[in-house]
Amino acid sequence: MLRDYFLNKIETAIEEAVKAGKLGQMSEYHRGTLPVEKPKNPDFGDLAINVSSLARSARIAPPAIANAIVEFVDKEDNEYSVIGGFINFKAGMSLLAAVLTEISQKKSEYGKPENVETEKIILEYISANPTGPFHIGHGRWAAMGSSLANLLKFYGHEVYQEFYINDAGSQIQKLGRSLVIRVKQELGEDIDFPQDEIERKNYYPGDYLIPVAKAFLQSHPTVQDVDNIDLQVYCDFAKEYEERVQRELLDNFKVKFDKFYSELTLHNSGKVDECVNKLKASGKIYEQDGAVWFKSSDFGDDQDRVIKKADGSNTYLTADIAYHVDKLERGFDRMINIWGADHHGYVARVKASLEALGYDPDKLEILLGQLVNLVINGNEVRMGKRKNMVTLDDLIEEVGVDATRFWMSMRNIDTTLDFDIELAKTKSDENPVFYVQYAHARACSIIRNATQERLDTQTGKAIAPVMTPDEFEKLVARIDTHIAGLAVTYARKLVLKLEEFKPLIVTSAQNRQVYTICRYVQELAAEFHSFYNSTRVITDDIEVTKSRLALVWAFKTVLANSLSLLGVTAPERM
RNA sequence: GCGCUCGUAGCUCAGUUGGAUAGAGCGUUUGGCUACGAACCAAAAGGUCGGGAGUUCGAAUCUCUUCGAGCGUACCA
Repeated sequence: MLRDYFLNKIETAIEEAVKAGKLGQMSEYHRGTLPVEKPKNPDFGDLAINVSSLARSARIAPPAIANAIVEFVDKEDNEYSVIGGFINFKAGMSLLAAVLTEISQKKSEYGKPENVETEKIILEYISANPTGPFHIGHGRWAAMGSSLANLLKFYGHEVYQEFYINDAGSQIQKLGRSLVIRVKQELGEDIDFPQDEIERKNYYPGDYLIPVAKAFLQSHPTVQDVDNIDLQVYCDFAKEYEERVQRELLDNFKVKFDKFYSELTLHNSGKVDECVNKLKASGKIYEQDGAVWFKSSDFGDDQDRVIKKADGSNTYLTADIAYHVDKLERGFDRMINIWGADHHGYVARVKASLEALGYDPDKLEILLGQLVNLVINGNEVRMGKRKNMVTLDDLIEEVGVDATRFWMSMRNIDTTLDFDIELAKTKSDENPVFYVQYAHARACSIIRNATQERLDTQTGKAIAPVMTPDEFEKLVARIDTHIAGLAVTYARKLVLKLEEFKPLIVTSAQNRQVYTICRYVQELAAEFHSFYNSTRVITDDIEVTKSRLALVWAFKTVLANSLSLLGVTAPERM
C-alpha cells in the first residue's frame, strides 16, 4: 500500500537520523507511532506525516525535525517536501504504475487484504416474524447485512449468513386466527376483524392474507366447515406461505442466506430447556411470583429478566439465549447481529446470559441500526404506523433493486435513514446510484470506441478502431509498460483514488461499515468524470492512448468490484 | 425518571487515534459540448460544529452540564 510504503520510508529515515544523532536528544524511535494522513490541501502532496509529536523527545522544533528526517529518506522518483511539522509526499510514476499493475494482475481480487487475521463469523440479520411481508425497515438490514457479508468475505473472513425465523410463540396463533377470518370471507361469510382496538390487536388485518386465503382454499378444496379444521393447520399454512414470500423477495434483492434457522426447531430439540437447566446450575436463577428469573443484573443488565413464565412457557429471551449458545457450539469465533435500535434493551441481557453460562460475551457483536423514515413528496412517513406501512416489495418495484440497495446502505448505521422515494427514482445527478453507474457505462463506452469500429457523428463515415480487442487484452496484461499519458494531474488523482480502495477495505471491514463503500464509489466516479472532462483518452499519440485506456480499464474494474460488494450492478450501457 | 443512539452549510450527510484553512452531494448563482456518453465538468456563495464550562501546546472529536430529537424501559415476539 502507498501509505505503508511512505510510512516505512519515513520510519527508516528516522531510525537512521537518530543513529546519526541528527534528531536532537532523541535516542530511539518506536515504529507505529506516526499517523499517515491525507493533506488538507492537495497541492501539498498525496500523503503527509506530521512529526510534531517527536518534538517532545527530540527537543527541537518540528520543522527542523522534519527537515532532518527528509535528509535520510531514500527518495527514488518520489517527491518529499516539508511544511511546518509536516512531511508531504508525492508519489512518482513508478509507484503509480505499480498500482495499475496490481489491478491488472489481481482484477476482481484487487484490494483483498493480505496477512490479516481472519475469523469464522456468523452474521445474523433481518430475522423477522413469518407473519407478513417485509417492511422497508427490514430492507435496511437486508441491504446492509448482505453487503457487510460480502465485505467481510472479501476481507478474508469465513462468513455464514443466517436468518432466525421467529416462528414460535403467540404471533403465529394470531396469524392463523387471521387467516381463518380471511378464509371465511372468501367463502362468502359476512365476517370481519374486530373493530375494537384492543381486540383487533389479536389479529393481522392486512390485505396480504387475502391471497393466502385463496391459496388455502385451492389446496383444501373440500372445506365445508372452516372451524372444524384445527387452528394449527391455518397457522402452518400461513406461516409457510409467508416464509416463501419472504424468501422470494430476498432472492430478488440479492440477499443470500446460508441458513434459515427456525426458532421452533430450537424449542422442539430441547435446546431451550437445556439452556434453562444450565442457567439454573449456574446459580443465577431464582423464583418469584411463580416465574423463574435470571439474575442478569449481576452482569450489568438494568434489572433481572424472566426466563420461564408463571404458565410454564419460556420467554422469547430464553430461546434467544439458547440460539446464541447454539451458534457458539457450532464453532463460530464471532457472532455479529444486526438489530433494530428498538431492540437495544436486549443487548445487555443476551450478553449477560452468555457470561453466566461461561461464554465470552465479547464474541457477540451487536450492530444497532436506527430506523428508516420514508420520505414521499418531502413528507416523512413514519414507520411503525401499520396503516401506512409500505412493504419492501413495493419499494423495490418502485425504485429498483440497485437504487434500493444503495440507498439503504449509504448511511452510517447509527443515523436514522431518510429514504426519499422520489430522489431514489430519479435518473439524474440528484441520485448517486445513477451517477456512479453512469461513470461505469461511460468507461465501457470509451473502451468500446477504442476497440470497435464506430461511426463519425458528423460525416457518418466509419472510424477504424485504435486496436483490436485482442490487442486491448495484451495491453491490460502489460499495463506497467504503458505510463506515457499518466503524468497529468487528473490521471494521477484517479490512480491514487484507485489505490485508496485497499485501505478502505481494511478499515470498513474492521469497523463493520458498508456506507464507506457507498461514499468511495461516489468519490471514485467523480474522480473519473473529472479525468474524462480534462483529459482525452483516445488521442493521436498511441502510447498516451494506451496508457489512458489502461487507466480507464483499471477504473472500471475497481468500480465494478466495489459495486458488487454492495450488490449493485455495473452496467456497460444505460 | 432511567438507559441507548444522535444534534456539523438551506437540505441529506462525512469527518480515521485529539492535529494544516471543518469536507462532500443536493439545492442556489455563473461558466463549459463542431472529437472518446452534458445522466458530465469547472467555479462561486453558504458554518458561533445545538448552548455553556473544563482538560490540552491544540477539541467537531475527550470530561461535566444544559437544551432538543428518535428509540427503549413486558411473565409480547
